[in-house]
Amino acid sequence: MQNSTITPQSTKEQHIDDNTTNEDIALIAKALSHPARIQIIRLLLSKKTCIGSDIVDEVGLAQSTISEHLRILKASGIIIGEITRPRVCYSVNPVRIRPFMDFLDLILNKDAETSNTTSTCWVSPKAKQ
Amino acid sequence: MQNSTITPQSTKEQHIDDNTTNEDIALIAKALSHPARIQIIRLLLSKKTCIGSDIVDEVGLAQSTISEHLRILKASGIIIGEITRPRVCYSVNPVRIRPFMDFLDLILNKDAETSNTTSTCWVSPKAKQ
DNA sequence: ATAGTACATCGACGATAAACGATATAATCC
DNA sequence: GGATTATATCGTTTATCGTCGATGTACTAT
Repeated sequence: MQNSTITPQSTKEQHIDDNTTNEDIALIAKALSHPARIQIIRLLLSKKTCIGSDIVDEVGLAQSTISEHLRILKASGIIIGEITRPRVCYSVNPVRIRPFMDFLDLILNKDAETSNTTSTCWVSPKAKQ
Repeated sequence: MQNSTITPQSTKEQHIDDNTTNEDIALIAKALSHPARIQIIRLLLSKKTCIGSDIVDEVGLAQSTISEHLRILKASGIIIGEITRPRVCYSVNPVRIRPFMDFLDLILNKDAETSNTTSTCWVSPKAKQ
């Protein structure tokens, strides 16, 4: 079932679709918040796909620890594990990154938008008095 | 004050340099890994800048908790706090987001690159035998 | 000088995360 | 069947995170 873009602010193509919740963004960020997991992603990108035991050798942590990192990445949807017993071939799934990228784009675009306005500090009426 | 910021577009086919460490990426991600902090960033983006007490009212957590979240965001460089005693005006600093974006771009670009190749699973010579 | 405002810091606590070794599962090879 | 390989899960320990109330600091206004 597709929603049909009847959002109140209808056509404003600069405004990136902003319906991703704070929790969704934070969950993706949390999956990316460990150096070993970044290393794993970079490894997968460099080889396109890779089995777990090679990741263990490359990263140098215990097999159970790597398995846990892979589980976290898999749970977030950032990577996919294709089972070909007894191996699992992992690869990066860029789809889940998109909404996160869109959020970061908001930050960078806001920068350009702000550069020609005086950036005065907004203060609520309540706090001003 | 026309600052010469690089326009966010047109970074499609240029080769992104990859010298950011896994730790750097993970630290930025960690700063973004909590819903309250995403909410704070969105709030700052919507108002361009904002004082802390208004953030407390908006988010609905204790003042000390918000202060801690602001400290984490400030420590990561994602936001800047301009002190005008007794207030602090917070605003988003997009500069620190850039290397993080570049990393995510690697993921998305790799996707396009992979789409016309057979994504076979890479297996180390050692594991193959 | 006193009171009020805005923010930071401290200490405590429960919850979650990270790491490991040991063990379990499931397929393959001999 | 028994050994090997690849991965997942369990249990435990240690570290970090998130939250709060209480308190401290620094400026402003009366």
